[in-house]
Amino acid sequence: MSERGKSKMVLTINDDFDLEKISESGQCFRWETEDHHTYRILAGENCLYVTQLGDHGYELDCTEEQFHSYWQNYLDLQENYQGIRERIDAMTDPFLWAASEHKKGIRILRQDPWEMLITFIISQNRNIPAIRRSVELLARCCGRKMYDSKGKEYFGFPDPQAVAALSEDDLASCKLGYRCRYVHEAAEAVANRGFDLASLIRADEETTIATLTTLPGVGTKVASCVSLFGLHHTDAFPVDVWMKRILAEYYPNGYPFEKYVPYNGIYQQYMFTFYREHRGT
DNA sequence: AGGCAGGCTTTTA
DNA sequence: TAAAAGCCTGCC
Repeated sequence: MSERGKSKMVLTINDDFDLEKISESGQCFRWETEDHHTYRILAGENCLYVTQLGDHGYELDCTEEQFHSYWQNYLDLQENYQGIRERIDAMTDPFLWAASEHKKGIRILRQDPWEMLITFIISQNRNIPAIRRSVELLARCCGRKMYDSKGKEYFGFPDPQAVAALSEDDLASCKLGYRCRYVHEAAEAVANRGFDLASLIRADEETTIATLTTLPGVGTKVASCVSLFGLHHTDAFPVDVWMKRILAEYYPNGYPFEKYVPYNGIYQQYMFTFYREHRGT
């Protein structure tokens, strides 16, 4: 996928799939668009252009082989999101139902756990434009320079060794502020101390959060985001200031977590993005 | 023990 | 100037 190619393929997606909603859901920070019609997606060291052709048709600038070996999984196209939505009962849970109707099309991308760990450490106390900027600066600082199918350059997300090798000044230049130390320590742990992110893919949720929060700068919220977006634990349930408001406002007697196993994280995405669009900044 | 105030870099609105 | 998909430290 690194070489310049002119491969294109057309794909039909009949399940829930909305590029704009996914892009704006706050789980990915390296999607770019100018017209909400064509998106350039960066993931790890890979790049994909996706263009919406019609209601269900999409053009992708990759080969069938690349699609089946990487992008199909990244976009979580094997999962049936319509079926997951239909488990929500409009009568007993009108807020979640409304959220899922408005945000139909969101999917939980299968992103790289290392990339999510660094991205969500960076995310704390920052808004989305600032997160995007710092991630891009980090990639430019120590990621590999690549060229997409249009000949336009991009920088792959750096591996743990590359980040661990950065000086304090290099990290500071990425505008990470007090998070510099957290990013450095996480890179050291993964690159040089055997911190095994991949083993967490099959770990239970309690173990996952407990293990991730041993890293400095990783609290329950950031760990939950890594679990949901990087390890694809669809029951991980990140609770930030917005989710706290939702829980207080719509679920004063408690949230029915058990009822929604194993899709709590997916439902959280519907509620979070819905509430922010209608009530937030 | 567990809860809470204050500080932290920088950007954004 | 406050708020931003928070976390850590110190204090009670």
